Amino acid sequence: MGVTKSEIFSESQNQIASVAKVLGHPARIAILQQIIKAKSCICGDLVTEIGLAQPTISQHLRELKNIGIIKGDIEGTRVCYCIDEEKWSEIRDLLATFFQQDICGKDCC
Amino acid sequence: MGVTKSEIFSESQNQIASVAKVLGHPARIAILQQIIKAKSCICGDLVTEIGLAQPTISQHLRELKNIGIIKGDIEGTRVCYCIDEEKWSEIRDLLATFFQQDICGKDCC
DNA sequence: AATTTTAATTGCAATATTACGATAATTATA
DNA sequence: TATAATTATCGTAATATTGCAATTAAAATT
Repeated sequence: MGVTKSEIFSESQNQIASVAKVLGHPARIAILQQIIKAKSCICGDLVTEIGLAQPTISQHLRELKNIGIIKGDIEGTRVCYCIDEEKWSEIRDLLATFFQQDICGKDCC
Repeated sequence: MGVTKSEIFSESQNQIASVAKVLGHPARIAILQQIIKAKSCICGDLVTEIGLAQPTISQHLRELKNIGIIKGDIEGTRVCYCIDEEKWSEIRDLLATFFQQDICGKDCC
């Protein structure tokens, strides 16, 4: 069917999954790294740096914006994208907490 | 097209993305949590607990096995799934390292 | 050996994702 | 105001993902 049955999972499970899903594409990882590396984070620069078409980059930027990990500031005809530090930390902690689960001795096989 | 242009990204970017992609579905998060919570990690139990059809669970288990985060031990007609502690830590560290990047002052917008 | 139990695989339908050309929208500049 | 520059949106093609019924595979039990 292609449609995820979100309703049978907990809010927390859906939240972790939806964040991970957005991180689950190399272009979006590359965009985040480029935004962090460069002080400038103009959409056009990302297009040049990453090597995907402008509409494709724009689409990935929108998905990153949807989970709030980046924000965009309109500067004339350009848009400056940057990390939302608060959300970045929130997502980092969300994943860290997931992985902090005690798995010792669960290696039963 | 639906096909990711992996060749234009670094190995590290592809690695992070492919791990995140597998974590990017609530059923797979639920499966991991259930395996950790229960000592028993029989496929059939996961079907009952999670409420998706057996082939669907089996498919998600295969994806989790593909990145090595779980392993399956055949016990007669049953299969006992469990966390691969080493790979679990490896993936935890991979994501933690990604999020450790210094973003201070990058909040330029 | 036949049956039962359990999980993997196959095949398929529905939907989602990825990528990009064309176009629209918006602001700056000539 | 017309043009240029930049980014978002629309439309579409190709591929991927999700989910399940039906079937197969393999081991245990009768």
